[in-house]
Amino acid sequence: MKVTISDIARQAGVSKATVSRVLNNRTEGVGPETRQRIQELLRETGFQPSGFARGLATGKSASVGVIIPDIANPYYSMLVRGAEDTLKKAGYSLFLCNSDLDIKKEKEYVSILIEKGVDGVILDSAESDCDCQLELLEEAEIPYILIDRIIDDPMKYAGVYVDNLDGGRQAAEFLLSRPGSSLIFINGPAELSQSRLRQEGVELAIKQMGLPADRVEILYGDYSIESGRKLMEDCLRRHVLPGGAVSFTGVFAANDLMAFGALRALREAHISVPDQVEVIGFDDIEMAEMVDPPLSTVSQPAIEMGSRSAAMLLQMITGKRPRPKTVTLATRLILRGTTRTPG
Amino acid sequence: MKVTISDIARQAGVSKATVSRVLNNRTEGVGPETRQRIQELLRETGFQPSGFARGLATGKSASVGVIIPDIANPYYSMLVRGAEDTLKKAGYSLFLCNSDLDIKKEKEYVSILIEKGVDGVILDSAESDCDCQLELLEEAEIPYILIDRIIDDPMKYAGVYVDNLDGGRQAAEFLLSRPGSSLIFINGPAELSQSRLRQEGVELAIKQMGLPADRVEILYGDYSIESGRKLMEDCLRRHVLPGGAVSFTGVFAANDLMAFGALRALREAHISVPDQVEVIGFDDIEMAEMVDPPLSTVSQPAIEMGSRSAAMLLQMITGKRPRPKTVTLATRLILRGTTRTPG
DNA sequence: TTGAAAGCGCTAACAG
DNA sequence: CTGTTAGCGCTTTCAA
Repeated sequence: MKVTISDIARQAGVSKATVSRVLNNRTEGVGPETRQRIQELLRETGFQPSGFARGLATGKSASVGVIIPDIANPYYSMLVRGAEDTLKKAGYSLFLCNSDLDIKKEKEYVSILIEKGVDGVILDSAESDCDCQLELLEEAEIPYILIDRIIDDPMKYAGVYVDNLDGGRQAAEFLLSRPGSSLIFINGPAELSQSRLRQEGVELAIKQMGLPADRVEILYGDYSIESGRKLMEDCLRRHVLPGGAVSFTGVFAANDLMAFGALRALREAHISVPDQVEVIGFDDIEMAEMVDPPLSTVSQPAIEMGSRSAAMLLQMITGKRPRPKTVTLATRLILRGTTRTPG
Repeated sequence: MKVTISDIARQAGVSKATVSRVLNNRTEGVGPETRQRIQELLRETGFQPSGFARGLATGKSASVGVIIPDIANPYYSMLVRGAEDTLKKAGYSLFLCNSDLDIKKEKEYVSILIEKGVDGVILDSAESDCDCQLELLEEAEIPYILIDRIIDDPMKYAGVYVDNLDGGRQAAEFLLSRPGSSLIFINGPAELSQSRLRQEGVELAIKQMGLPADRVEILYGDYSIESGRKLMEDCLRRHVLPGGAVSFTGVFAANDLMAFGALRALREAHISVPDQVEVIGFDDIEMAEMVDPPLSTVSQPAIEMGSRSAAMLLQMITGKRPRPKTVTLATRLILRGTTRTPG
């Protein structure tokens, strides 16, 4: 913040305009030796252009905002990592915002990001009646990508999605394929379209298999380890029969963290996994593979979601804003130690 | 980015200066009814001030940079979360930078952050011969906080530290207190002062207990789950005796992730934890408690480190830059299922 | 190939 | 209590 473009200009005996040209690598408009001289000066003086000034003049900031529920959740960490890597490659920086799934915080962050002059935002959004955050973005004409959150008209928004419905279906189908099986589904927050879709998947499996609807009990958690544990503890209170037997055979949790919590509760109740109860999570975070028994889960390509959304956003920022596009990535059931071998 | 302070001024029939005054909540210098009128206008028009313009005029950005090795590591996620929360409360935003412990990337990021005009940076730094990132920061006169990285003169830098030496000592002492015990220490990267200190702690324990130095074998990993696993697999190749017995009794890993990896290797080799081998990690990430058996570990208050460093940084930014201060937070050995009961 | 000059939107003296 | 006037550091026509 010390040496400015004017200093360089003066020392080089040229105008600011010329310095600006070499600063921005404009091929035309600067003689080779002039360029050389200026470049040396820039180097020697350790010149750092002011982002403020540049931003004010160009209206661009080379930065984007990423709003997620909570960076402490490994799934989002990976997503953010994916985004950051591809943004960095393109010369963009990343503002990190944790919304805690709170629409108010989210709106606040959008406001702040607009003030900061971000060129775009990636939004793994809370959902609610008001889409006021989006309105702010629209008004400011800032491109944004929605992650895995459907808001009415899917063609109107750009976004990257994961096939939640099919993920839910796969898990439920596996768990319910056992004779005499019944399922506890620990879903995420009921307001999320994500949750709705996974639930639809579960219901689809039931229908396809011709099973009665009461073969599955649905609970709603908040994606934290604690909530998975609590919910499962309650559940066990209701479902453990006098002889120590359990009246359900499978647990499907809407994320791995809640699955871990459920496993913990199961373990403490001395219920054997996968012999008495099979468990499937969702996300496939790194830890899923490391616990004992390793967690079977529906994998969701977090890093790729981050990098894809960043790439799409960059395209919207630099390109002519092609029509909003939507990408849906596949989910895949990964069988590990918390499920028995199929069949 | 549409309606500006001039628009407001014109519509309110006042000067930009006046609008600026109410914008910044200056108590003096604006009549109550003028203020009222302007505030309404601001509301109605949905006015968003330009951070660029403000930054250019004031030299402040209300944003700070946070450079960490990798947000995908839960320890850093928590640290960042702690920092973000306290920064947000103070009205600051956060640029997230992943260095991968690469000094070159780190320096690059520092440069970028300076261009962005950050008011300060929190640096969980790679270490190397060159402290060139710090020089850049000094030159730009941007306050910064070092996290758990000692660079020669501790009084010269502001930082928050964790008592690594004592953490290492506690873990080693526990593991070596068993009769006939010997220890594998999976340390972090050898270049980090963090690693050196933990190693010193281990060595201190040995000395204090009057044990021969060869009771501990030291390996160096990179903090990833994979490296913990690989290292332990190699180790087992060397240390599993013909009868299936193992020639070491304890494993101390410099972070929980590597401990998980080691546990995995141990499990696959059918070595019982904690009966044959006891394991202690470092960090106490949330997952430590959830695995089976729950991981004994040296806890390190990640969230608090983040919030403390943010708070200190804010003080340096707003205050008169009091003499650089150093805070060292305690580590604590938490005994869970991967160790046997003491004694 | 270069330079002059006007601005980007806001703040901050200094006057009135 | 309010307005005037300069900038902050850079980009960008438009001329030369």
